[in-house]
Amino acid sequence: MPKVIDVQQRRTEITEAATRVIARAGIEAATMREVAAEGGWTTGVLAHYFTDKRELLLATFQASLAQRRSLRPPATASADARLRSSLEGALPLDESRRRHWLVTLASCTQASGDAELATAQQDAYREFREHVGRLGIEAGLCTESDARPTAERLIGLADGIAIQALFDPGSWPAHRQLSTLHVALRTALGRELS
Amino acid sequence: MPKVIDVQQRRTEITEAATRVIARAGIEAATMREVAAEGGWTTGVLAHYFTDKRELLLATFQASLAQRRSLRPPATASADARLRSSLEGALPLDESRRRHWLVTLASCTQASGDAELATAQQDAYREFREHVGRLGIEAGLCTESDARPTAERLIGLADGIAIQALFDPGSWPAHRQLSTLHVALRTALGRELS
Amino acid sequence: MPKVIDVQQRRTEITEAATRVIARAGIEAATMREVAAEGGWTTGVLAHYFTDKRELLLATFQASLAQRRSLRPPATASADARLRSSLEGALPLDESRRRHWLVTLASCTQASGDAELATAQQDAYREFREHVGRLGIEAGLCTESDARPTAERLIGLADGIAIQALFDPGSWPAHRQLSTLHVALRTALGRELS
Amino acid sequence: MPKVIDVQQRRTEITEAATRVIARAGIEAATMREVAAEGGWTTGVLAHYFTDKRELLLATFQASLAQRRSLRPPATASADARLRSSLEGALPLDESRRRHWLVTLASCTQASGDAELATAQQDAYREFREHVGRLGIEAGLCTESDARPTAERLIGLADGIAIQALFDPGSWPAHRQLSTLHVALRTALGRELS
DNA sequence: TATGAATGAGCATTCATTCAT
DNA sequence: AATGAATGAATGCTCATTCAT
Repeated sequence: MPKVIDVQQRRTEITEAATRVIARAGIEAATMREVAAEGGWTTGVLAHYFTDKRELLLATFQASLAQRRSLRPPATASADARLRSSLEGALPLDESRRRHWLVTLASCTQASGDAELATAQQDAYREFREHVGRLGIEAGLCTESDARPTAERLIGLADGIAIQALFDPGSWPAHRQLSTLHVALRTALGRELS
Repeated sequence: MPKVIDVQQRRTEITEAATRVIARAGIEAATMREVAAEGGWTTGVLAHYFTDKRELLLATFQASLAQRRSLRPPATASADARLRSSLEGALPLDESRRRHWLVTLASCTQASGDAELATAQQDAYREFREHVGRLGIEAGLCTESDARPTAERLIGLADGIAIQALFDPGSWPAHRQLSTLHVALRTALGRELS
Repeated sequence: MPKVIDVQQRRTEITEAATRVIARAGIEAATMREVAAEGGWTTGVLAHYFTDKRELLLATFQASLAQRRSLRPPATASADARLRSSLEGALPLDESRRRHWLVTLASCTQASGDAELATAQQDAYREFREHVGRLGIEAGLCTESDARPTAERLIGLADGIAIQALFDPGSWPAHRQLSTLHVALRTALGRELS
Repeated sequence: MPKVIDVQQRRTEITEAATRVIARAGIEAATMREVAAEGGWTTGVLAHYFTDKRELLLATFQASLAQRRSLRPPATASADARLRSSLEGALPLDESRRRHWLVTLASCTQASGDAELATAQQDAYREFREHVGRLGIEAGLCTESDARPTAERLIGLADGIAIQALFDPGSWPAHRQLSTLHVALRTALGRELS
């Protein structure tokens, strides 16, 4: 019997290597050779876990899109806390989140010519919008009927800061991103998010 | 007598062709061949106007960054009008602006590994921030001392909408982008931008 | 108690799978993967029965060369019948024989650069030539001294039809191959092969 | 203005290099790199003249198929002479003709899985058959109505010798091929081909 | 200025083969 | 005996770039 390998975990290791390469040197540098070297594998290994480069990149993009939804606080926290945490999670506060944001931006350009990727991206965005909308209702910020525009406004506040932080990292250390978000939220909501 | 060619105009035609290719099929598809074909030239032509591919891409990225500042109303308009116009100009309201946004996102990922591009990008962002700050002062929204956070807040409102519109174009026709921006501005500023 | 496997039978199954692949898609398609897939094995299985690809192909070529001699009637039949049967057996009358002919043609090109294969091929041909010569003597068509040119002439008649049938199968259904061979034999021998 | 190249001649040079490689080491050895090296070119050159490997191989196969018809005597010669010359041209009498025969055999196996090649091969065969049929009529060997079976018989005599010569070159120097063909023709036709 | 032939490195991918299990 | 993960050297092909014309 051959060695037993956790296929899903290995796939994750590979997409994380790809994420590091893309964030470090751009999409063009994300060759099969470079991704393999980043993880210390030979190129043949990648072929075991992804049928081709397109599938590897798609999985990498989806992993980065999913990242935004993965650092949520437990459902036992208050609605306010969970909402604030979700929005803060959308900021490039550390190297890991910055990397996933950069990959997400790369995927956005790529999606223009790739219908499957475009759909995956749109679905991820809409799911996040609905998640924020539900938290908005729980937090008493809106009702079912105006959940969507409220979610769009809140996501816009976070994304607007995120983009600026990505364009000019020197001007946007983590604490400025957070304090700017908090001010914007207070202004937009008329109250503090506890 | 040799043919007289407007070098700068030809360079612009080429970067526009590159912009169309990148927006249509992603950075990886932006090969010298493909850009030349997009404009109906042979690849050799590009060599006359750009020393290599890197210079061509850099010029293309800078052209897209500059686009954001290029559609401003005349200085004779009111400060309110000029401010609103600058922020609206940052939205992907039509195909051209959408293309330049996609190129800008691509350049953002690329900039991680290219110091020259990173500097160009950061400079373009800071210049835009200062421009918006000055308009904010003129419009009476802030003073010299809080011009920067005000500009950041205003730019964040526009960019936050722009990003969502790029991720899910189906949800964000031009009129929704504009009305969402106007609502956000009114809330943030406490008054209408006339 | 380990599983008992008839090694020779398994080797034959494998070369038959290789024969089907080569006849279906050409020598280039006859990869270890493809041959294994054709027989429903994993590639590792092939390694147990052939040390490498070259040995597998050599065995496949030899099996096809041997096929020509394998469908002979019992020694109890008349010399005429056995001779006719040997020559008819050299025609691509059915899918199996057509496959082995195609593999044989492939091996012929391959043999140019492979001395071992060239020798095996030449030996198979000479053995067949001697076999046909002996039958010619038995059938009273020649004597020991002119057995070789007689065998060459008879084999030439069959091979000349076979090649045309392989090049243009649509023009050469089995019954045309047989009737053409019979006419040619009658003309060449001056009598019917009963 | 760039260097002017005779495209058709260069294509021919390339297919001839491919022919030498295939005849020397088999179809599998006919890689783009090897063909380029055979002709002293870089691999990139091949890309200028053939869109891909398949097109190069198809052109090579067709060139070999055409070779059989290319060494005909002038129309001023007698019908007998032209017929004999056409049939002799189908024998692997020298290295060049031997190479083209080996390529033709390789193409035959390849044609099983390539409809376009199969058609080209069949067309070449049928054209040759009609050519030989017409010469047979001119030579008074047959009439319009039995031209085809006559041509098939004559081609079969030549191909039957050719195949044996390809399988066992040591037994078949040029003069034996020719004398065997002449004997077979005399027997089949009942007279000498002058 | 413009062409397109040529270069040769680099790409994604497939291959035969090895080997621990 | 059989598996399938891993290797690393091909493969076909595309690329940016150069250069004689």
